[in-house]
Amino acid sequence: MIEDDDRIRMSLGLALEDEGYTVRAVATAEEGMASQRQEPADTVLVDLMLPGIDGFECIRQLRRDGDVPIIVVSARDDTHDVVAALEAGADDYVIKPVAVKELSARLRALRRRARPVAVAPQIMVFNGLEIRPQAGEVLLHGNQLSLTRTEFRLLCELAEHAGLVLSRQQLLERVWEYDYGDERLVDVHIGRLRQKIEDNSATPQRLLTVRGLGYKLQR
Amino acid sequence: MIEDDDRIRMSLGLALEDEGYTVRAVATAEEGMASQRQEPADTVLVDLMLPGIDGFECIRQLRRDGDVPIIVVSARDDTHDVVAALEAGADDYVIKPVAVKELSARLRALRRRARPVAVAPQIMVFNGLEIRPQAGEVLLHGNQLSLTRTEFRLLCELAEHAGLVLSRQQLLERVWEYDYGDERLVDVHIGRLRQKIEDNSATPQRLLTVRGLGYKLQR
DNA sequence: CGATGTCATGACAGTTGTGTGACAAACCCG
DNA sequence: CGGGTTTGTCACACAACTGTCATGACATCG
Repeated sequence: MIEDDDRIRMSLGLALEDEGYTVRAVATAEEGMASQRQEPADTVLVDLMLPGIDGFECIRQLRRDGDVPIIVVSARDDTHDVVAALEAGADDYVIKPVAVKELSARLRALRRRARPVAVAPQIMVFNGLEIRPQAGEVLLHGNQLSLTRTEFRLLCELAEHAGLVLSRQQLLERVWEYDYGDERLVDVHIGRLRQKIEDNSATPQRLLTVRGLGYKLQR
Repeated sequence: MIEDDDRIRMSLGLALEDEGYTVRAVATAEEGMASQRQEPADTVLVDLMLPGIDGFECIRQLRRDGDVPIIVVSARDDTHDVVAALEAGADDYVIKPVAVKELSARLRALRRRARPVAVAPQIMVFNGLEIRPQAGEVLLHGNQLSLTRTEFRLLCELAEHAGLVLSRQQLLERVWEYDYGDERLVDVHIGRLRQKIEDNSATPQRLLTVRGLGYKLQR
């Protein structure tokens, strides 16, 4: 939910949570778009009158980034606004003050229609190494490898940030979901992963150690 | 358009034609449903207060027959009606008198979302395994198999996402419609399904286990 | 050129994940 | 009702995986 009025944001958020929704609420379009990029929501509720980037522009940008369902929740009841918002890419438009039951019903109706998502990076390729997160497959020079779950998740994590160094701590958090723990554990699994994805040359070609910092997957 | 008031039907019909739509207008739910069965429209506009079968029932029946987008155009502005109509299967609800520009924009917004007509995969074939979801038939090397309902649904679910890993949780939700439950249940049914669709070789050829992630049907 | 910190790797024991057969409850269909 | 079928639960066996540790190699620096 992108809504700059604190009172409305709070009360509407709580009301929707009562209806069984999980709500993430922010006050500006900038925050909303960042949040959506970070961790996409199923549906976006957006006000039109926002400080900074306004609702219309926000809708256009959200629409450009993906096809998340968007409902405008606005106090403006002018037909021009409705038309403009829908043209910008919104899916529905309700006028404040809004009955939560109605909003909830419209959310359900919209989600019935929404495409069964289609997020997910399809395939990533790095110098002979092909990763298909969806299919749970990794191919090296076209041959399918059999990775363990941990190896697979570790590789995906590195691949998603290919070229960037990830610290052992970051990897522990993201792959193992440990907040603390022995960082050497990462080393062991990197080693095992290397045996499978490197071509037996003396020095690693793909999965590089950055001494003192962590590991990275070569682009 | 299903609308019993002659004046509104005429004027709204003409106005929409001005907007570029082709309109077929009838006065009763019975006519509307017959017309829709005869020659399906892209979108249905329906009033709630109709003689004979009322709007709610009309929506339910239209929805049962297919997933044509439905917009309610009603003079009733009570939240209960809105919720009831959306729950019955409507996609949007606008209140009379309606601005044609707004209705037109909502029509466009809805049609953006509408599924690109019946996907309905007729027949799927995977390495000697032929699945006909419509007919409820599965053939292995041309011989019809007798699957139980659960096995069939499980297979269809996997087939619809062939090549992609589905977690036990996803399968539980989609095949059993359990939100939680013992994931081992999936294993058992996968085992039973395998006995029927695999060619008795030691390792599965079609229905693969992806350790730690779930199962997938080999493309 | 040692001293020190960092990293790679093989071995191993405990844990986890998966396949399967047995069984009872639920269901279906005359 | 009553038979067969289907379904869900359970327990066990086995293989695969994980995390820990010890050892040694290697880089860096004073």
